[in-house]
Amino acid sequence: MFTQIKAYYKSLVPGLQEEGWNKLQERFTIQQLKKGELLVRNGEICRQVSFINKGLVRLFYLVDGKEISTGFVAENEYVSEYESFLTTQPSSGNIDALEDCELVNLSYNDMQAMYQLNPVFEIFGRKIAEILFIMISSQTTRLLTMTPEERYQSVIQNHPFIIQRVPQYMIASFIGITPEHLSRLKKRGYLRPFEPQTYKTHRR
Amino acid sequence: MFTQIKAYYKSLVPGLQEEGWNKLQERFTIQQLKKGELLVRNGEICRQVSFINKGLVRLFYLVDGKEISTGFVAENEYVSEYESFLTTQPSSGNIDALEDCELVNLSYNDMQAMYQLNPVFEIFGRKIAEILFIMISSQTTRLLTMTPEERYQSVIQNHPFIIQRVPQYMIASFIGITPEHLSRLKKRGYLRPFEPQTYKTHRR
DNA sequence: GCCCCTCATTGATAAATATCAATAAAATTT
DNA sequence: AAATTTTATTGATATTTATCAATGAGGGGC
Repeated sequence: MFTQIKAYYKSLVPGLQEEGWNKLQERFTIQQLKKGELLVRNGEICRQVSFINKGLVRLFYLVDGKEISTGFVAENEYVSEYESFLTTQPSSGNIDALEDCELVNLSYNDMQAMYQLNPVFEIFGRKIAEILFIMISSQTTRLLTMTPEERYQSVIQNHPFIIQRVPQYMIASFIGITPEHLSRLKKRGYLRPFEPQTYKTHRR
Repeated sequence: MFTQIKAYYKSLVPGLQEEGWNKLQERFTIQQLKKGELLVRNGEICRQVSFINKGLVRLFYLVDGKEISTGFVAENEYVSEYESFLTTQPSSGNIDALEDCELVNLSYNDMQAMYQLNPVFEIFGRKIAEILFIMISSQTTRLLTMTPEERYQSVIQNHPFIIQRVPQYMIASFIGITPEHLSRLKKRGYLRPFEPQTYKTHRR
């Protein structure tokens, strides 16, 4: 149940001791989220970070009644409406499940308690913030420095799982264009279509 | 010389002890940066974070020979090509000085050493990463959910110093449009021009 | 004062992108 | 398999934004 998240923590801090891990583990709670359900609703404070054991979620905003997707997170990553979580202010965005999910939640209060208990957990908080920073920062850079075509290519190269598992109209808003326009860009042929990798068994 | 940065650290971690502060302070180095000079050059690894005592810097990318500004940082904030700093990989962006600057630098190695010395410094690393995350994250949200007009208004409201101290053509690329277009948007009048605040002396 | 130099504006035009409406295709449910 | 829902494509058109070229305005140094 916690094997994936344990591996994740160990990869962040190889020196994590069993005792510390056990203390942490006690505070985890498992949450099942059905496809279509909301994990975070705009206006509410996001009070946990969620490690995704299984499934796929989406971060999005509601603007003029339209959904604008700003991120996708799948297995073995942390997701949160992190700004709301950090500031304990109401979230302006939403998170919903694009697939049935199993989440390992850690609440804000428990996280603070862990910081108090042992400063080694500060390392996790720092590393998670750093990882999230790098992700979001490259997203901003893409939006400012690339054309929509290039941004789509970049999604194909850097996050192929998105192409495979997320509807195209959500990807369109993620790269900052309309679904119709993305459809036409693909048709133009400047964008080679995504080809699922076929791995041949390696024999000798 | 370190009064501003000390206040900054204290605001992040009120419980910082004098002894810890002194250890940290020993590792700071002061750097003067003249207007126009580069703090970080694309292709080089960014090896420090810089607290700005005085002045104003800009983060930007070179794309097709054109500069695209992605951020502006002024006094009493930290600046770094943070992705490069964290990953010790060559930076794809640049940082230059828009005004003469005085910086308080802390190198990557010294920062790691401080983490080792006392885990309390992990808190700074975490908080700085969190602050940077919130900044960049709201920038991404703006780019995806707002029109250029709204983004400009948002800059006026949230970062008025940018309007006052940064050339308009740099702001244009920051909000994702051309200088000509920004000029026209302002002319259209949908955007009230920025009015510097006039504070009347308060008498009784 | 005048001269640079940088920056901002304006005009004409082209290109990119959005919108709206319809249809087609794909996936899911019954 | 049929029906229903969701998602993707296509066409016609409008809007937004970029590009290129020229002009204008302002500030700092001499």
